[in-house]
Amino acid sequence: MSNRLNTLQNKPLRERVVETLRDAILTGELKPGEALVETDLAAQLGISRAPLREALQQLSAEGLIETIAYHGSRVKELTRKDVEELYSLRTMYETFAARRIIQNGSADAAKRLHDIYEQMLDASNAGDIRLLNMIDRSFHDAIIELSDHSLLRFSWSHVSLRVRQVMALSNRRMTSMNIIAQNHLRIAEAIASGDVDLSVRLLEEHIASAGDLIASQWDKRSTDQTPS
Amino acid sequence: MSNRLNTLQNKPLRERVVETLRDAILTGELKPGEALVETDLAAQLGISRAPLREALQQLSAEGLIETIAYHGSRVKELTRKDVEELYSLRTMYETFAARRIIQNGSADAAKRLHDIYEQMLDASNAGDIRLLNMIDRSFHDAIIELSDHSLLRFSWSHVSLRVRQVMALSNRRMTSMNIIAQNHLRIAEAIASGDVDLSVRLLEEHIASAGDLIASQWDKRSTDQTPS
DNA sequence: TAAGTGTAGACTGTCGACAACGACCCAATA
DNA sequence: TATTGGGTCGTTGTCGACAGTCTACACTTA
Repeated sequence: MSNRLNTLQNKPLRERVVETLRDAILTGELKPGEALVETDLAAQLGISRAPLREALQQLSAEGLIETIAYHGSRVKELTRKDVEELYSLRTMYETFAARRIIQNGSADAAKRLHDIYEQMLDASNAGDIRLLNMIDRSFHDAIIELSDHSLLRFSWSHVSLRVRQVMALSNRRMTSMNIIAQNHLRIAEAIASGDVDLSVRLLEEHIASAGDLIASQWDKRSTDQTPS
Repeated sequence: MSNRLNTLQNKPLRERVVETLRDAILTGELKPGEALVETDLAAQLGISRAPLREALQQLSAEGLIETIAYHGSRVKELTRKDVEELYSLRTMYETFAARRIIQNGSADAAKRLHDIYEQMLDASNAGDIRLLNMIDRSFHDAIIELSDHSLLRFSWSHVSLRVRQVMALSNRRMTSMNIIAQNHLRIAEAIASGDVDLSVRLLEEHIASAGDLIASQWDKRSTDQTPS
């Protein structure tokens, strides 16, 4: 049988709740420090507390919220040190992945990264900053993916989520979109050429500079982006 | 008031269940592939399914069990590739931590590692292999701890748990206990001397060689260590 | 006033029962 | 013989109610 039909999935309530809340946190709709009261949330979502609690636990495991027994949950605070740690760990993950990609030496990997760069260029030319961000994410996801390391992928997912949160909360000033695209081209080419040291250096520069910029402005960012 | 009394903690049921099950998995009492049926487990522990389910979810987040919606949970299988991934990621974490320790350059760190080495030596001389293992764990935990990186600590805890599981399941042949202790001394000294490259190299050798040994024998290990 | 002691209220933790789901078997159908 | 449909059973998902815990604040007592 040809599978032209998408399997229509039947997700447990818990998972849909996770997605809803996660999205709210990642977009900054739910702000760091905000308390999540089970009774209220459950009522708001029109469900019972059981699946909600399970959802909260998962978010807690993902590091997005913080739960203290008998005291409830709240969206985790994001200090400047957290941001620095996040980007330093992220750098480590990506350089590690790049090393593995080069060691495994697949030509597909190089092509895949270059393809994403070209999408990036299109988005940049079209001036679509939202799309550019999405493609940027997929570029870095691809590096992890191509390293063929499932445990790394698992660990990455946590870091990656929180990076998204940081991006949503920081009122960053974008570098020129074309410069961003060019940076990724250089990284893709370095990996394609098999030059470990260069790849690592470019990644470190690329990620660390973004992280430093965000971290340096972290404490003086405006925190009232979504006036309720 | 003098606090001669230990604070008696009041853990939720869920957490005690997590500890019980985690322990069972880490010691190999619950074996990879084994199904965890909620109804049975809850009855066995004499509790309701709600806290048990929450415990299972946490174990799932820790990567110790695998849960498929509507199909239940089972202890995660540990393939040879998993072992290799585990040790490669572990190496990355520890070398990253060592770099940070050296950069931060605290003398306390050096002393702390050396102290642990001396405990190790005592255990080695006493021939207490179980104690030696515990101290070995604390040495590597200390490296992570001393790097002063809470996100790293968080990520480490997952990897560290699964490493323990691997150790429990592998019927490894111990290298001489004294050699192990000596390895750690060299690492501690390299970190103390501030030599990044040497520290990284020693750590990579130390961890990778242990990982390679276990991985190479993984498929032919005996799986009937705890005849029920 | 200050230290300690009882509330009351809001919240989280746990329970038992029921609903929903998926694997399996077996008969009916062509 | 191969496919369909329906039913059963073991299991997971969800619910509403109740028990347990913590905080805050009024209340004693000196």
